Amino acid sequence: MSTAAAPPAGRGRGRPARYTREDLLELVVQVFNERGYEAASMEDLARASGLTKSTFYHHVSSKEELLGMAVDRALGALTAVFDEELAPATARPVDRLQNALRRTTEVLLAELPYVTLLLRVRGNTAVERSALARRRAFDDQLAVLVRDAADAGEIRDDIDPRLVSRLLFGMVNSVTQWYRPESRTARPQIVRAVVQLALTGLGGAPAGQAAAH
Amino acid sequence: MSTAAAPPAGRGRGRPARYTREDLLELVVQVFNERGYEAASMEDLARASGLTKSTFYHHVSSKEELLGMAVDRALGALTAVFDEELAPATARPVDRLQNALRRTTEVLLAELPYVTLLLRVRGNTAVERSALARRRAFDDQLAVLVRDAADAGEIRDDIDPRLVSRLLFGMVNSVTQWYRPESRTARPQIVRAVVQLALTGLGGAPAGQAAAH
DNA sequence: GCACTTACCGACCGAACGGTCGGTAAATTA
DNA sequence: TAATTTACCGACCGTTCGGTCGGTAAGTGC
Repeated sequence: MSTAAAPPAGRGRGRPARYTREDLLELVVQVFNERGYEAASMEDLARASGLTKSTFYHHVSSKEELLGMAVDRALGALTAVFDEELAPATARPVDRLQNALRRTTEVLLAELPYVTLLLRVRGNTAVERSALARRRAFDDQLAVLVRDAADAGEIRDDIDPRLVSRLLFGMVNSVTQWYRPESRTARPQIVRAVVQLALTGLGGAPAGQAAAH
Repeated sequence: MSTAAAPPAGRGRGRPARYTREDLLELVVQVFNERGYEAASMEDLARASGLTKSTFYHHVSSKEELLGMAVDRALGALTAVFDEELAPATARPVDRLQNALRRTTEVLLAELPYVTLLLRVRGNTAVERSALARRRAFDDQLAVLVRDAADAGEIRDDIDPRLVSRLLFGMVNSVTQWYRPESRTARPQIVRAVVQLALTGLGGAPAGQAAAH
């Protein structure tokens, strides 16, 4: 998927481009995550692409556009989790919640740099505020899953569902802060750990039984 | 040069200061967290204090120094968790781990702005890299607690202890991303939720039983 | 060949950055 | 009162920022 020096896909007239926009975005997001969005200068981004700043501007229109493209990709991948079946209404709420935990973790790992950048957005510009709003809507959808499972008596009800949602998906999101693709920790192992810790915590599961207390 | 550098707390001569350094730091850290450290200009920080930029520089020496003071405070409060007894060696490892979860969450809430800033440090400067190193050492101490509990057979052993540590304390740290002091969610409620979710997950505890699987 | 399109670059711009400096006003001590 | 110390400020400095511009080289289609 992530080939560094891809052949320039030679259609079109004029001189062939060194990178596609997607390749460029991947390089750029990496620099954003290493240095931080604000701290990364357009000079840094251009140099990471092997271009001069002015040539770089020939391919992209602004720094903020790059941020927008990156967070759009992250948000698109995340919200797609809800567009999937996600076990529509047939499954028990607790199963839908478990699926959401698993799928969001998988998406986070698959789109790691983009999700990482999204989770660091502060809200200084219009693009960032829009991303924050979309992210909040996504979080709200997740919270509904938790509340449904609590209302159905399928998970513990002694903690505010909103609080449960924030903590569990906060745990999921925290993966961006340490996971590196070249790490030895395999992705399925991480996904399994997240789901198991979320369901049964440190104690582990005795069997498939969700106590309603 | 005649006197020995009038101590800041020591009521010197001259015009009385509007703020103590601690007050100033609190305001500054708030702006750092709102705008992001890199995006916050010294002009912003000064204005938040009701001072001009040049006057502001009369009280602090540099932007980086402010960051250093803030992360020092966060790291000091966090590492103090280990300097406390933390149920020294008398308690079972799982109890020490539970205490660490509870205490780190409490410290995070008590020193919220400083810990928030610490958790966002990237490593662009010497001060930031030093903070990252100290934070890593702290995380390593937490990981040891998890490993000890796993070795003692007091928590599940089907997940890599290091992974468990990252996920659980990632959950703790995620509180910085949504908690606001004026929120209606009381701090003890959050602390309890963190500990309970960590111990027993969504299923909840039937009784005092730490299954060894 | 030529026209056209595109990739590329050096030089540059105004604005904002972190930080400095010379000087003034106010409070304290003597 | 005078001396001293500190808080405070307007003006400024060198650098870097995001972004622009005019022009050139290299491919493609005719």
